[in-house]
Parts: sequence; structure tokens; C-alpha cells
Amino acid sequence: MHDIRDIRENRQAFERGLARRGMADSVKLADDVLARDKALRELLTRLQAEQARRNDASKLIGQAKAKKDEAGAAALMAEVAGLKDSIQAGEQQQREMEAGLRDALAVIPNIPADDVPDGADEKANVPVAERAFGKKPEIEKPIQHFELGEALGQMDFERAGKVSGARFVYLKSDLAKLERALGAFMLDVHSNEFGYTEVSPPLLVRDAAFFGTGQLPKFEDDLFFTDPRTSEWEENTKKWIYETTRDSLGAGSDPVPMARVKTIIESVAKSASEVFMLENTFATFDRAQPGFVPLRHGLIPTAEVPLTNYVSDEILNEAELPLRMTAFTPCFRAEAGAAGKDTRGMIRMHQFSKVELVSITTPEQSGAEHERMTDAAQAILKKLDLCHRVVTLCTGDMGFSAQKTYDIEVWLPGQGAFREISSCSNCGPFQARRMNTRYRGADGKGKGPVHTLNGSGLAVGRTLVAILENYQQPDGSIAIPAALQPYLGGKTKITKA
RNA sequence: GGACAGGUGGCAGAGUGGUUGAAUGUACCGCACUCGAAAUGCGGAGACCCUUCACGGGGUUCGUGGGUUCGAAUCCCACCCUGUCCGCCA
Repeated sequence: MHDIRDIRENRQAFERGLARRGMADSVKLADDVLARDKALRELLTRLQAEQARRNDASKLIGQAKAKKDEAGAAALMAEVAGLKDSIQAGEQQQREMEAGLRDALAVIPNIPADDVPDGADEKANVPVAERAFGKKPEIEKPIQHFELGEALGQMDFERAGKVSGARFVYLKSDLAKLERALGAFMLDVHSNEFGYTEVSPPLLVRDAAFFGTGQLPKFEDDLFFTDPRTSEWEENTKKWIYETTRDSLGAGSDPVPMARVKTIIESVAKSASEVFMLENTFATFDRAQPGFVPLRHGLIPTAEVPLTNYVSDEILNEAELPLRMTAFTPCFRAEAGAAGKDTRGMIRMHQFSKVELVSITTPEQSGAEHERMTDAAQAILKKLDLCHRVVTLCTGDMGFSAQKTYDIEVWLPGQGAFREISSCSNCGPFQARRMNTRYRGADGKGKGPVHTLNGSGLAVGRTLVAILENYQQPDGSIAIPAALQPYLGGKTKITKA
């Protein structure tokens, strides 16, 4: 979320930043947002003058009543009576305008950092030469991981399809253990060597958390949600519709028969719940009538969501920063837009496990922390001796909340390609503003929003893929990297059971 | 999930319609006393927003969102959360 004051004071930088991201309408966007801001401030100035007058008068009424001056009080009350409607209308308008401005700002992505390369898509990403590691293993006729896994009898997409549908998998036996070992190994490295606090977070979170990290309101279709339309919620909704419409329906003095009223309510409630499921929920979030918007939970697409939101709505002390957290969790992605890509194997799944790194820092710390986090993620690949490279994402390839991102790409011999295995982003104050997370210095003075960073350390599913493909043996077995052997009871290779 | 109780400033905790943005304690900052600290005394201090070149002025904020009222921490409605008991359960 952008600070409207920043946009107001430095409109050029805002427009240029969005243009660098490839948004053609950045000037129009700035126009829109600034017009809303101006109108809102004009309203506030007017409204607050009225509120001040009302407050003064109300105090005087209180004093008059205390002195038993009923006539004086009555006179004052008459004087202020007219203000009430105007103030209430103004407050209503204020709510609408604030929500409008907030909604407009909520869908605008972060501005790229100055040192991020310009470009439209992944082809313009720039390798970070000094971060490259290892060399591609020499493997004759390398086989893809799913063929290896299926041949071992320990990776079953067919049964997963039967039970859950496409893009799910059963891992069994040593491959299941390997996933668990990788998670434990990564957590140990990050907590013991890099000072991240190990966390086991909630996997189901509320809309507000998704908003905080930037998944909502724009990327609802990428997430899985629980259906909140309980029978109770339907009842509340009907009750609300009845209460708010009974006057206009005339149920009291009944030009419309009660049965007809009930039918209308039923149909409105039904379409209301359908609209709810189809529409972006945030548009109505905490603005509409309470019982009308049901609470739902969504499955986290990454532990970034619960780890970052851990500090939402809080004011942190500068001394406790940076805060570092790591978690090993399943991640769930609906990935509606990705159909047709990586349809075979474990590269792109609805459910996968990942070890996540999150740092909460001061603005001064975030740049160095970003490098440090990338070091931590790379440390895993180095310990596993997996060939990889690092690229700085160009402006057109970065995620919504990021101002700078490094992708780590591991070499997959079976695919004959480098594939993303980690993505480390510095989000600057962008998420902190959405979450309302600030910090204060030792003197107790507020210092504004914190900076947030997140990175995969690493995607466990894809690491498992990388191990299968890089450590495959001519006989179809898989060697186990030395660093992992202690986590697998000293085992040195995985063979068909 | 049900019943009951509760959510107030960094923390604790008064306050049930009228100079209450909020007593009091504690933590924090400044000053005095002290060689210094502690104790004590005096003073200061929340957050967000609008407005002003500035000094300043104003608004909002007592879980959240609405409502009643000239005026709401206080009354009404809904929701969220916490605690206790009951139920259910890995």
C-alpha cells in the first residue's frame, strides 16, 4: 500500500515507478487517486468545522443543564439541531470516500527499487554473477524426477488424482522421509546458523492477513477459501435484509403480503451469498452491514502470510529489530492462471511444502537483510551441493508487494533447465502499511512503518525434485547428499523398495 | 458448538449519558535533592488525521463496524477476541 502523502508530494516518482512495472495507465492512476484524496480532504475540512461547532454547543448544553438553566439549554439544542443531519451525512460520505481511496490504493503494486533492472518479463532478469554456485553434474541421459520417483514406486500421481485431482501427489517411503528430512535440515540451518526463530504458524488465515501481505484484494483467484455460508450466516443475512427492507416493503401496514416479503427476502439472500462468493470480498469487507459479510478462512499460499502478519497492528521497539522467523509449512495455491504449464511432475502443485524466511527490519537494515536472507537460502543449496544461479528480477517480473527480488534457480538435469527454487523479496514499507506495523526508537518516538522481507529457504518440493534429478544414478537409485544423511538415519541412497 | 463473564492509554486498573482524552498505580522522559544511584518531590508525555509559512487551531480514537442522542467509554444492534464452565474432538 502506498502512502497517499508520498504520492501527493512526489507524484512523478510514483508514476515513473508504475510505468517501469509496465503499467501504461500510471498517469491516470495518479490522477484518480489524487482526485479522491483532494475531495476527501475538502470534505474533512468542512465536516470537522461542523463537528467542532457541535462539540462546543454540546459542552455548553451540559454546563447549562448543570446550572439548571433549562431555557438556555433548550435554545442551544435548537441551534445545533440542524447540524446533526449534515454531520451524519458527512460522516457517511467520509466513510465511502475513505473506502474508495483505500480500495483504489489497495490494488496498486509496489514501486521497484532504483537498482532493479527494467524489463517486461523473465527474459530481462539479470544474473548476479558473484552468487552463482557449482557446476552442472555430468549425467548421461538424465531422467526427469517424476519418472525416477514413479520407477522407485514412491511417487504416485495417479492415486492422488483419484483422491484429490490433478496437481497433487502421494510421496511414500524414503521419498516421504526425504521431504521431512529436508524440512528439518533447512529449519536447523536457518535457526542455528542464521538466527531465525522457528515458528509453527496457523495455516488458515483471515482476509485481513491476506490483505496485509498483498494477496488480497487482487489475487483472490490464486487462493483456496473455506466456504463461510453456514446456515446461521444465511439466517443472519435474511434477518438483516428483512430489517432494512421492511419499511419500503410495507410489511407493517402491508400493501405487500407477508408471504411475498418472505419470498423476496429468500431470493435476495440467495443472490447475496452467490455474489459474495463471486466478487472480490474486500470490496465489502468491514464496510457493509456486519452479519452480511461472513468470516471465512483461506489456506496460506506461503508461510509469508502468517509470519509477516505476526506483527500486524503492532508498534515494535527498534531495539528488537530485526525480527527473524522461519517456518516449514504446506502451501496451497489454486493457480488458476497457470493451467497447462508444468502439467507433469511436482514442479507446480496445488499443495507443496516450503521453508519460509521472514524478516522485520528498520528501513536502514532492509537492504543488508535482503542480501543476508539470500545468503541463508543459498546456504542450503551449497550444503546440498546443488548447482544454482541467482537472478535479480526485472521490473516486469516482480511480485505485487516487492520492491526488489532475487530468484534462486537450481539446475535440473532432467529438465535441462534452471528452475526457480527460491524467491527473496524486500517489500520495503509496502506490507507494513497494509498491516499497520510501525516501530519506535529508544526515545519512544514513533518512526513510521517497518520494512518486511520474505524468502523461500527453500521450496521443499522443488528441492526434492532437484535432489532426484541431480543425484540420480545409472541404476535408477538416488544418492543422498552427505548433509542430509544424518536426517535419514545414515542412509546413503534411495532404492526401489 | 452452548451458557456466563469480560475487552479502557506500554502494562495494571477506575469510570455506567454532560468541561472524561479518560482517575489512580506502574513503566518512560526532564528537573530538584545526591559524589552517584535508590528513595522522594515537581513537571512532561499516547496514536492517527485535517488545517496553518509558523505559533497554533480542530477532528477522530475506550475490541471492530453500525445505530440512538444536542452530547456516548457509558444506552441499542451485529461481529471479532479473551476467560470460566459444559459439550465435542486430534
